[in-house]
Amino acid sequence: MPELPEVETIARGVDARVRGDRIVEAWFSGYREPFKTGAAKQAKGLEDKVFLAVHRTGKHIVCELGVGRSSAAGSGEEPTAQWIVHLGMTGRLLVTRPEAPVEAHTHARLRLKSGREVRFVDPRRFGRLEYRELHRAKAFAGAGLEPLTVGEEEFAALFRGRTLAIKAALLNQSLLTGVGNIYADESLYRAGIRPRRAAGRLTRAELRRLRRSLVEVLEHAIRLGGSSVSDYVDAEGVRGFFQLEHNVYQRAGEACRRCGTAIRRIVVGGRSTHYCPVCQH
DNA sequence: CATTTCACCTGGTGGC
DNA sequence: TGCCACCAGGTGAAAT
Repeated sequence: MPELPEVETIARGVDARVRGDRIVEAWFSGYREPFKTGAAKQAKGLEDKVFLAVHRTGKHIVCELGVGRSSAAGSGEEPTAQWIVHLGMTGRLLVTRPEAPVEAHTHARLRLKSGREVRFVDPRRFGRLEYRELHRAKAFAGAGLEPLTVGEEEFAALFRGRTLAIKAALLNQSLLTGVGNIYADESLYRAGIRPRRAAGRLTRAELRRLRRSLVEVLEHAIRLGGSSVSDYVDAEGVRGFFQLEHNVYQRAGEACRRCGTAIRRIVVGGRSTHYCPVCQH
């Protein structure tokens, strides 16, 4: 489901609701070992930990956990563990009242001292949960570079010599982390670049435009709370509004907002791809 | 190695 | 109403 702006929105929402709160009890469905860390081990590790902070890395939500001994919980305490949540296509991380009805496909429930509950719901089960003890493992870091902070030079270097389509390159999480299908299409439209162009053949000017467009599109989407085409709901249960401003994504056959030409849908790297044949070259 | 394809899942939609 | 094909914001393993 969610790409960088949605994950950022969710992480901020969850952070605001759970920071300083203590996990009293953790429950996991046992549908398989869905998680990078086994359910029993994960539950055991999470219980009695305090949420120090929740933030985003790429498309991952990273919860920093500690023992909570500081007088003011969450103020400067060093995390001893991390709970890492990837939402896959349909995952949601909700903070609810405990009496809220438990939805189908709820795979994790963390009961908090405040009485609230954190729930992970994921019908398609593409999501992943991981628990890390920081004295045993390194802190989580995405494989690729963060699109919001990558420099012009580093950005250009990612694509040098590559023959694959620029759209496929944008989706490769080991190059850039956080870009998914919506924002790849939207940023290529904004930059005026066709999705099938070979990544290594883009000119310096095009690479400059692409990086700038990507940052602008992502930041604008974050301001609007992300996109909700079908089932994205943020931590507060409020839907994002960026989908109202999509220029090409899921607009096949509709008029380009700039030139009026019908938006085309093609498949690139196995993913549905949308572009304007006149505005993009 | 780089690149492409496909399996992993459930649910919604639209055609017949 | 039912059945079926196709689609979906992601990834990682297998094939090429």
